[in-house]
Amino acid sequence: MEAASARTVFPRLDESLLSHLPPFSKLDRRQIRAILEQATSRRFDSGASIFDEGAPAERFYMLLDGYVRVVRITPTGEQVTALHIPAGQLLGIAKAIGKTHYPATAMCATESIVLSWPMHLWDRFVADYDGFATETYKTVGERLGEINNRVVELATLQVEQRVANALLRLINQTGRKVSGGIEIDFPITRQDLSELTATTLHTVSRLLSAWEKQGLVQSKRKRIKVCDPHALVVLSQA
Amino acid sequence: MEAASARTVFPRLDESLLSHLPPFSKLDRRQIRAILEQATSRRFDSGASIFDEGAPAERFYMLLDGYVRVVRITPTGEQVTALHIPAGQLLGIAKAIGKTHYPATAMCATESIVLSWPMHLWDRFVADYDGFATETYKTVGERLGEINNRVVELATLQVEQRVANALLRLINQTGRKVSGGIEIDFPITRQDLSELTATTLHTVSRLLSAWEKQGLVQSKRKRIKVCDPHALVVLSQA
DNA sequence: CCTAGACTTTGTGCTGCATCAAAGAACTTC
DNA sequence: GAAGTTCTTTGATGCAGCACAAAGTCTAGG
Repeated sequence: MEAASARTVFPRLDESLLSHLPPFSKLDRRQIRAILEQATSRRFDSGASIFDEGAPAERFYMLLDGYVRVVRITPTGEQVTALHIPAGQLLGIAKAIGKTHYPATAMCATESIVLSWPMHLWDRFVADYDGFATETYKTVGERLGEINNRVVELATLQVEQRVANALLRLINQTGRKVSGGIEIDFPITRQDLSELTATTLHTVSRLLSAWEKQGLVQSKRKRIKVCDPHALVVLSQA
Repeated sequence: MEAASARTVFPRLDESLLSHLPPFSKLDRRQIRAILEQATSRRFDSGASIFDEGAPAERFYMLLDGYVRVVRITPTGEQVTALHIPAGQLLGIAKAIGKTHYPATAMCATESIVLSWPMHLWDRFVADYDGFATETYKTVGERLGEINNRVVELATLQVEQRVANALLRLINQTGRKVSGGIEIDFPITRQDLSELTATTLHTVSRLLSAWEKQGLVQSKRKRIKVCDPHALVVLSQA
């Protein structure tokens, strides 16, 4: 399957890669230089997993480019998407929540570029780098909040509203303005959407077809463009 | 409503209250003494809220005795139970996840006793007390895992299985051995169970009635006793 | 002891969504 | 450009679980 290219340490990673990202934004060039020198850079193909649920958490990662889905697999083999991680965030930070093993699988939704560091550097990062701990805990808090919202959503909303919500969240996180609407900036199938909303791909397909007829969305294979976000908001709340 | 008795600082809180609890277990008597001297002790009636979703997070709490439900309220007024917190755990630790406001409401499922500290002491606790940070982050991790499991459960299991699972989790966390089974050690209504499993109280009532006929459980008003946990495990997986 | 309020049970119909099934469309590979 | 794979659409069917309704039962408080 050749999921990922070989690990390479680029001759010179530019400091600007990290300097504007929250966990590192308070650091000076020298510190960022030191962090980059300890990092390993790696590319993953779309569909490849960066780490797997249950595996020992040996490294932590920064997603430089791409888009990652955090999924859990049930005993019966179904996948449930817990979270989406956009570029610029840390992932695989098991250590931050007192875990020695990854609690879920990180799958690339697109081709992705990550930096990574061995987990034993975690404590040093926390101790040495101002703002690193604070910002990562903020990230943990946001993810907790997001998952929490998903529980509330699953518990109280109908399928149609959940799918509408999911689309809205996706265009907020990764929407790209294009002519006639906002497009989700990575390939996403009906199957993916159904795993995100706890329904079947059939139902998602029906909903999207109906919305397309009404002019709310447009979609080709793996591509969805939202033309009328406001109408979706209305749907998501009715 | 007179939700809670007046705040009181007990003349002498015993060190043994805290010394065996994970966040404090590495500390010596002198340190625990100092912590206790800064604490406020307070009793809450069953049904009272310790803090409310959206309120500024001014204090953090340790649940000494009782049982707390963490709930979120939807725009339409429904309640969804996100988490159950047993005695011996911290709660309201918004600061640990970079929040300035409580992300949910903490309701007492029974009469409860808590200690609390002003949030500005949080950073001092983290800095001064060995193991405090590590243990609280472990708690955060466990809660994240628990909520995550709820997402997976809601997404993949049928109502019957979810209710069976919820009962099993409850007797694991707070079961009390009684003659002929294990009883849930606090008053819980069908409504509560339905909020925990994202269904209606009617459905829960029917399920419990059916299970009672088969001898799996016994229940009176607000009391549920599980007689045959193994049968529930089977149900929860089928 | 009586009353009011909170909790629980049970019945009946209905509907939202899953499931089963099958074919069509788009992209990939050789 | 032919064959294979992956993704999408659409129809038909059935049932789990919700909504609505009404009555029964327990508890606390006067």
